[in-house]
Amino acid sequence: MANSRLRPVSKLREAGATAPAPWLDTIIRGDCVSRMEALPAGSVDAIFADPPYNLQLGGELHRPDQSRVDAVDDHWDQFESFAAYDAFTRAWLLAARRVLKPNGTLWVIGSYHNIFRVGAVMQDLGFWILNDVVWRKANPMPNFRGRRFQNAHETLIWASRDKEAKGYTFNYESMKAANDDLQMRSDWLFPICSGAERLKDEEGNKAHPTQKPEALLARVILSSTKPGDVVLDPFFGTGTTGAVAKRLGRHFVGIEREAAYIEAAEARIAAVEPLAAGTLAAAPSKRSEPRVPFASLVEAGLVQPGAELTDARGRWTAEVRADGTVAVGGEVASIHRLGAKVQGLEACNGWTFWHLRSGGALTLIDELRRRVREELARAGG
Amino acid sequence: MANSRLRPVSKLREAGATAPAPWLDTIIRGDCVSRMEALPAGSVDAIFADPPYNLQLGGELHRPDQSRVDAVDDHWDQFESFAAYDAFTRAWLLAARRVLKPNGTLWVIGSYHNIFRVGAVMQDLGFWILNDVVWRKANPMPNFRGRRFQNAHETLIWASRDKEAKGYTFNYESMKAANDDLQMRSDWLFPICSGAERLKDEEGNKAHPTQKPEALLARVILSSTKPGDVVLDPFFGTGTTGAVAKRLGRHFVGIEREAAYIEAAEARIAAVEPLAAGTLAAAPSKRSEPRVPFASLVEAGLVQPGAELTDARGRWTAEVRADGTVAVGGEVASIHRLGAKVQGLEACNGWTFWHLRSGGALTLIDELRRRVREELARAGG
DNA sequence: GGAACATGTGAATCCTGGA
DNA sequence: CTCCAGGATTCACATGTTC
Repeated sequence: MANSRLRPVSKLREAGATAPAPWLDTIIRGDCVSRMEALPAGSVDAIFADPPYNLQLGGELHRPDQSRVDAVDDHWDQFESFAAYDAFTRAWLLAARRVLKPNGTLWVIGSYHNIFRVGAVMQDLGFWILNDVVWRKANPMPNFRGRRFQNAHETLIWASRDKEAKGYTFNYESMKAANDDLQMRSDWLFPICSGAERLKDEEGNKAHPTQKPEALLARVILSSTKPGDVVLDPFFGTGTTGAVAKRLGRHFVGIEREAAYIEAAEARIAAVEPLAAGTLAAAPSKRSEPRVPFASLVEAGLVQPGAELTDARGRWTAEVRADGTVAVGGEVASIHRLGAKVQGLEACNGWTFWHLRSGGALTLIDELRRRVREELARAGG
Repeated sequence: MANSRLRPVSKLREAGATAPAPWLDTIIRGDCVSRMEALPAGSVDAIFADPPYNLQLGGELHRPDQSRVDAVDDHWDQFESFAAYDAFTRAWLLAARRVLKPNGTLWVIGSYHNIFRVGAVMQDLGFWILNDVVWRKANPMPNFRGRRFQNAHETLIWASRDKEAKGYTFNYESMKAANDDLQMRSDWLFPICSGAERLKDEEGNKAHPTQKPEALLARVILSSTKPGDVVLDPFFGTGTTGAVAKRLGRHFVGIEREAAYIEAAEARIAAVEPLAAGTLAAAPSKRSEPRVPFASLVEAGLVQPGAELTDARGRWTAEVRADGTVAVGGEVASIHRLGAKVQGLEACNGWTFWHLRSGGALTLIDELRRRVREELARAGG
């Protein structure tokens, strides 16, 4: 069955964990609102949503009750359709918010036809925008009439569930390391999905009108999820989110109404080979390294009580005490507080400020901390 | 008086036309809603609006060197709630719509804090969005805490008064000519306003916290207005819109509440020399080689996660990871850091150090980057 | 005089774990 | 929950100072 065929990353779960939910790594057929409502609350780590862009393009739009909104173009009905689109947006965003973990994040992609309405509703519902991100298309369709600028980008909104949610995943170091050691910006350049990547039906026509490039999804998933996380896509289409999630060692859940899209997505995802687990973990960050109190350096004998610490230029000197505090004049405090104090600053990272004089050379105490951490890693694994 | 001093382009009006309105090329002091309501309906060709962004900043923010970021905490950017901001937005957009000519267009600039709400209200009021345009900042402020993507762009919305308005001005040919004979795209690259262009007060502090670059306004005005047109700015600030409009042979009308901003704007605009009528062509757009993250090579499939990179002599080998970092032994870092590490150097250009082994041959990854750039080159700077 | 170095700054919704 | 404190975090320019 599709379920077992499409569950490639379940082996990533820890031994002894409970059985994975049956909906993991599957495509659920139906309306995304009711289907999300049927999932457990707080059960997914991230959501990527590519909702219908709007009715003005003649695309289909359904109200939450599944009735179809008629295409309209006069003024009153235009308001009607905006209101209907807002109601639809509100309904799926509410359901998405419920199924998201407290520290989960939501991505939505759209164009100027719909993204402003989506963003406003997101804010109204309590989502907290972290970034808006621009997908700059390397090869956008030209504007044929010459009456506007070439529409060369789409907009993504990245948001946490609440303003207060500070524990969301952002793989800052991965993004920075991959970008020539510069912070990843909010404007991303990718080609549109074409060529061999673009799914075709039997007649050679594109299987889905708005298939997104896998590179875009890869950036999204690599930046804001961890291996083994669950990524939900309520507008699954032909399954780009699922294919990329599987390749990157994440679980996926897809919701889609159209049987033809589901069929194409299942075949596509089944053909995806997950990457080896070793190539997947996010780049290490200092934040995730174990805490080492300065006292540990004293206890380990790397720094003797009574030793002198100085800053790089030797402008200030502090004396190390047996309990891991340091002293300047009568002042006794932590390496951080005292570093701030002598410089007249609010804060200071003592690890990267103070040096130990040994012989003629200065050794940054952060280097000594690194050695302690190496010892700890050898001992504890 | 300021009125006559600031009316430099009145000579552009056709011979035999009635006397120019007294508010042309002046700055009107007061609240923009009531002041726009006092202007004749259908009297301006274009509106550029840079409304308060409603930033909702929390506490203070410090750079890694502990210096304090000078935040926009002005009273005019404070709103009670999203509802209050929406009411404000609705009020000024309604007044703007009334004063706009039937074929006039409106530009609004904002960030993710406010632009979604503004765009939704614009659609609700009947404005018809022609494009959203992204101002990519060449030198944006970094994200200092490493918790989000660098916020490197702002968004502009360009809209006609009605869906039915087909006669709006869009200088397609001059935009195309300014862009190496390619259609002007919806993503524009400009530096932020700094250096000599940035207005300072007597003490040398910035005169306005959010002064926009003249190059941005020039692109806006050159693309969507004709010489002699009237450009209204309801949030005039220190008058960038007025200065650029005057220089480009357009009339302006500014509305501003703060006397200090008006004073600075009047002096600034008085010093502007209008360009000769024949020279009002669009400035060429800047182009530069796009930065290609190493991750893009992985995302593009040119380098597979798990692939091995070696230096030219095959002395060291590194494994490519899915997020665009590379690993040697337990060490995970960027191509540059790891290249430096294995050689025992301070720094290393990973692009010209690492090679991909494919078959028996070695390919420098810089060559792969060149291929990606060729693909992306059509995108422009 | 010019190169090298030091300092300042920009629309910013910018930390986290333990007691 | 709050409070407290450890300690992690920046890019492109412009301007000023030193050698």
